Amino acid sequence: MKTTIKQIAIDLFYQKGYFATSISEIAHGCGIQKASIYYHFPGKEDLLFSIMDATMNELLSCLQRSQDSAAGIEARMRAAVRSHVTFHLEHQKETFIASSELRGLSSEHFAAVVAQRDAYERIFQKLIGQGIQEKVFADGDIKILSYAILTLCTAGASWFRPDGRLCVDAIATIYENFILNGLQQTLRMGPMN
Amino acid sequence: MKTTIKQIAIDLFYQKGYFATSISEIAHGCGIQKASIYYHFPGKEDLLFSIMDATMNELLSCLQRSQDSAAGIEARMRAAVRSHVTFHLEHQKETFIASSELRGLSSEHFAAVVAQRDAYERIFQKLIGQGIQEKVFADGDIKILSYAILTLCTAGASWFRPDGRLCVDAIATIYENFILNGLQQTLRMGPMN
DNA sequence: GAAAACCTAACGACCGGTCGGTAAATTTAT
DNA sequence: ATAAATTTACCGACCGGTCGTTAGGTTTTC
Repeated sequence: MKTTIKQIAIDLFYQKGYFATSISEIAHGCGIQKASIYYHFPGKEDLLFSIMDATMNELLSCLQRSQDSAAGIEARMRAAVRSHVTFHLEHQKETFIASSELRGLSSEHFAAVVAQRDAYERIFQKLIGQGIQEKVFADGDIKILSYAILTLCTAGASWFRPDGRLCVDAIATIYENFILNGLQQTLRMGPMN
Repeated sequence: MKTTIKQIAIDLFYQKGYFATSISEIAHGCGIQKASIYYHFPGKEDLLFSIMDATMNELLSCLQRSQDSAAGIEARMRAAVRSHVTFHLEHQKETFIASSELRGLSSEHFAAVVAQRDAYERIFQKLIGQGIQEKVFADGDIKILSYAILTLCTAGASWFRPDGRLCVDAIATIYENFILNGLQQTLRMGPMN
């Protein structure tokens, strides 16, 4: 039942937003009374945090796994971007909640999720920095570029429709090429390779 | 006072979110009683719509103005991106609200704002399509690319700090180059120009 | 003196959360 | 093996508080 509550909450938080979703709505979706929710979760905010925390953990471990099988900075960045895009599209609801409902968290839980997010961002920033150092990527502001890359894909989760025209893989490919080209801008000026 | 209410509401909606902001908080920020808000606005939702509607109108006219002084598809796209980024950073609060609080609108107002957003998107899609046709941009999915470009800059409004390390113009330049390089991907494969 | 701007006071609805209680399942003791 | 004790999972009723909104009276402005 605990997992059912979590799933229903994900659906409703995604659909209506955290503040606009009431405990009784979640309970109704589970077929139980709202008091019963409090047997499984201490409160509404803990339910939200539980969703976010699990999502961020999965997101991070997914990224780390993607780096295992990639050699070279370009391949690693491509793998990272593809992992990021794919995860966000395949876990659309959870990642949307995780990126848009931070305000619903208590300050302690907020800090915890932000710490996870920062650790995630740092991996990308390290890749960008290394790519610039190796002259594979054009020189540029690492933080701004990392924000650009990450928000680009995060935002993808807000318009993506699973039954839409393009599948996850196709979108991942488009984004992968778009971003890699954005990063490798010096190559435009150089000779053919 | 009507403009004061609007400005305070923008500040609070940006800071705490629409649902988490109460009418009495807005009134308190204005130095009046909450009942007095209803002399100026029919209700809370109308206040939100009023903010969004004005923002979308300004955003659109700003984009149109940017196109007047640009000749050629690349220059037009650069001008469009720069207009988009600049507006979002200079009207950070309003654009953040306009892109994140759509769920707070009634269905009629929702449709109105979405229509404005769609008209705005269509301008970018037309530019991309024309650029592809003229072989200035690489072939690609127009809708996906337009979403990528727009959300990229929209998301910029969520992390930008006016007193931060980089000024609006610097960020606009980074984004402009990043996006244009992402679009012109075929040039990578070609000879020097 | 009239219209505009604002006030006090209150309403009904709903919210997150708590309470005492209960039926069924599980564990423990004999 | 079986009776007692405990835990699990849930319910219905309710509480204090807040919300958006309204009615009606009062002050300010021109």
